[in-house]
Parts: sequence; structure tokens; C-alpha cells
Amino acid sequence: MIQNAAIIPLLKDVARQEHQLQLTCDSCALYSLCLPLGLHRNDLLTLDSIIRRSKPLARGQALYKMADSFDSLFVVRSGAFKTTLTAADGREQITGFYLPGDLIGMDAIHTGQYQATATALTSSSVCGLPYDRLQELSQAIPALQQQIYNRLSKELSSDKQLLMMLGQKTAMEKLVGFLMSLSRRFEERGYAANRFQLPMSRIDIANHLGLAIETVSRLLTQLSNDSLIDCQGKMIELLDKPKLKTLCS
Amino acid sequence: MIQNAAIIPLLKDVARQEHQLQLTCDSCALYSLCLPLGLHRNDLLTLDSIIRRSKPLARGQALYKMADSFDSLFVVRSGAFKTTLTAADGREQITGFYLPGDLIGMDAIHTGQYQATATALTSSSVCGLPYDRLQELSQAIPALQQQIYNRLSKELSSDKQLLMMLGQKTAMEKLVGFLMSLSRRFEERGYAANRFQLPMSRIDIANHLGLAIETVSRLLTQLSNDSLIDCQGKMIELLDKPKLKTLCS
DNA sequence: CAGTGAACTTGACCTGGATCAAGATGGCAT
DNA sequence: ATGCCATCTTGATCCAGGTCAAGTTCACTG
Repeated sequence: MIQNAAIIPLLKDVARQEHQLQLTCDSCALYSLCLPLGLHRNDLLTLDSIIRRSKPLARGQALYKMADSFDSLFVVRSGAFKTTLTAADGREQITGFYLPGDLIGMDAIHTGQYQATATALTSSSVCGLPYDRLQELSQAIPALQQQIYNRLSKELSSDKQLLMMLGQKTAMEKLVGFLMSLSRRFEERGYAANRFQLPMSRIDIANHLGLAIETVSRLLTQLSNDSLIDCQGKMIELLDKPKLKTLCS
Repeated sequence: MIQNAAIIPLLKDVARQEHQLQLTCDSCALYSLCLPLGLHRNDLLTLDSIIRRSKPLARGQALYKMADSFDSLFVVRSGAFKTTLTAADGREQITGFYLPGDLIGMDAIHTGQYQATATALTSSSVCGLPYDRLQELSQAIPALQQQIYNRLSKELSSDKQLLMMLGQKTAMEKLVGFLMSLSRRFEERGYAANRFQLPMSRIDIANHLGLAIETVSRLLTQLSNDSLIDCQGKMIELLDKPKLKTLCS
């Protein structure tokens, strides 16, 4: 329950959290998921000194927009985000969903501009890491440099996994694969692996997986009918993980 | 013609090149595309000292295989590579094509193992960069650290572009988008932008774009009939770039 | 707590691209 | 040269999933 509050807090909850919130990384609940992982105490304090803790963002609010000038990476502190690419003709593709501890904006490093739009899916807050300062620090702190390499590499890997999903798999495989990957990510964060609130709409899921909303809706119904999941609106419970696993391999 | 020889050299050509090949980065034709870009002379020599220049690989030969233990990144020196993910059920997805100057293996950094299989599409050669040494050097050389961040970020960006292609676009848009992106990449490398040899088979293109081979073949025929491209086997000439651009936006 | 618009579900139908099938072409080894 | 196996092309058919349509439910707002 505390977990769910952390994912989809009401506005007033966020305000309260904000007030109570640890002001240093070393007392942060996300410590073990976040960038400072593996840093020594002094280095941690140095990193801490450059971090800008944001006001909470409301659902639907943009953290940054595509083509905005790039200055910071962001760590999700609470809530959830999506990043969207917009094509010349206006079509949009959701390229990723980001949960607490995830790092957003890394695809902008090689240019002066953000390459996508990052939007809060629920009330959310972030820690901002000014890139120029981060670069300097990572030059001085080997463990930090390594962390950054690792984070970049990890996002590369998961994008390539997603390419496999989009390129090879059927609608059902895509959807179940998506649910399983969400489940794993919640679990990594210490939340329940088998019962969670989807932070995104069916529309977002469909777009992300290259499907029609109707297809997503129908497949969720079908999984429900087959008692593989229980699905009440955005609340999902995974009832038969082994069978689900066979559906997405 | 020299360009094509560099992309698809005969084995004997490679052997000859190997012999003639500059042994230092600062005399390498790829210098401006490659990792050393922006390094000062002394730093360049230091980087140079850790580079392992490989024997040429024959067409179809693997540079590394998925789950092999990770130790080096590789820069393509000549030829071309594909990287392939293999799913549990054996299905494969080509997650990227790599041309001279491109860096391969970055998705492996965050684990001890390569995350994909890298295969030479033609006779090719690479420069190997032992990751532990590279990490140390980039700690000492700010410009190198920055280059590595940039390269990782750039690959992230292009993967996300690809996600957009796979998620949103029709078969024709995918194929034309693919051709245009190849054209741009050849041009960046100083080769002709409008006339080039495809280093990969139709099968590989189809797999990469999530299409059937038959579809790729049909669409190429159609583009030929409409005089938008000229297509003789693997030789492609882009005849009407403006119209092609409208087909993929 | 009624009104409103967005999100979601379900059904009926349609189509883009997959699959199946049958050559044609081409690169390579002998 | 010749034969062989890969790759590629082209045509015919099929179907997964998209599109269209018509409600239903949900979450805000006033």
C-alpha cells in the first residue's frame, strides 16, 4: 500500500511526501536502485550537492519537450513517466516507460536537445542532474562514471529487447511480454510482483507495443477469461505466471 | 570504387589492406568518425596503445556470440556487421547494422556478457577496445569519456527511431526509411549517398524491419517500377530523393 | 452529485502484409 | 563450364490484427 502510494500518489500525498522527503541521497528509499549505487560516502555527498529536487509534476505535465535544449538528466523519484517521439507527420511513438529509480533523458546527451518528450503519467517527482556537472563529477569519481556507462548500456539492452518484441512477436506475445517486464520492474523496486496498478492507459500500452487499443482491450479480456490474470481497470493481478511465461517466449 | 572496395572487399583485398594498414589511429581514414575524435595527440597515442587490430573476419563469421563473456568493444574498420538477438524459441531479430566507424557491443557493458551475436556481413575487420582499459583511460581523458557518453547516447537515439519505425509505420515507410537512413550513413562516411551496395541480404532487411522477405522484394520492385530507385540485386541507386522522403515521413 | 468528455469494451467487417507455392537468378565450389 | 544451394522474385490465398461503429464505465468539474 505504501508502494502503491509511491507509484500513484494523490496530489496531497505528494505534497506531504515532498515535505517529509529526505534531502540527501543516502537516506533515500531508492538509493539501491539509483545512480549513487556503489559510491563512497564522500562521493555521494558531492553528487548530492549537484542534485536539484523538483516540484511535483501533475499527471500529463511535460518534464521536457522534444527539441528543448538539453541540460539535465532526471531520475524518477516517485510516480511514472513516458517518453514520446513525434514523427514529421504527427504520429507518436512511446519509446519507454520510466519508474522510480530510472534515469530519463540519456538519448539527448549526444546533441544539445532532448530527443523526445517526457510526460508524467501520474503525479510524479524527479531529481535533476545537470549534465555538465555530472560529467565533471564522473570524471573525478570512477564509480560514478561506471554507473553512467552501465545505465546507458542497460537502456540500450532494453530497447533492443523491445525491438525484438515489435519485430517478431504476435499481439498476445507483445502484451504478455509487456506485463511480465512491468512485473519484474516492480519487483526490483520492492513492490508486489504479481499485483500492481498500471500507471499508463490502454492507449499508451497499445501505442508502445504497436497495437490498436481495441486489440489490447480484447487480449486483456481474453487473459481474464482464461484466468491467467485478474484485471479491474488499471489494477492487474498475474494469476498464473508459468502459463503467462509460455505465452510470451 | 575505392569506397565499395572498403565496404565489400574481396578476401585478397583485405589481406593486402591489412598489410598496408595504418597502425595508428592518427593516420586512419576513419579518424573523424571514430572514437578518437577530439582527442589531443598524446591522448590519442595512449588510446592507440590499447587497441587490438583484428585479423579480417570472413562473411558470416561471428565477432562474438550472445552470452560470450564481455571484454571488448569493437570499432568496425572495414566491411559491415549485424547484431542479432535470439529469443527463447529461436526466433531472431537483427537489432542493428554497423558500418565503418561504428562501435559494436555497447549493450554488453552493464553485464558480463555480450547481449547479442555480432556477425560479419562481408569480409570485415575491426579494432578491439578492451573495456577495462578503455574505462581507465576515459577516467583520465575527459574528451574520451565524453566521446563514449556520446556514442552510447547516439545508439540509444537511433534505436528509438527504429522503435518508431517498427511501431508506427507501414511496410513501404519502413523500407524507404531504411534506405534513406543507410544513404545518410554512407554519406557521413564519405561514400556516395545515392548509389551504394547493400551489405545485407533481403532476408536481413526483412528481419530487421519486421517484414516478410516477399514484402521487401515486392516493394523494391514497385519502387523500381515507379522509377524512384534503380535496383540491380544489391546495388541500389536512389533516383528521386524528394519523393522518397515523402514516402517515409 | 449530475454532467461531460476521455478511456475502455465489444462486435462486425476489412485489409495489409504474411504465408504458401513455384520458379528464376546468382554466387561458388568442383 | 556445370551443378548446387542460397537468395530473390512473382503470383495466389489467407488471416491477425486494424478500422469502424456503438455503447459503457470512469474520473473530473462545477
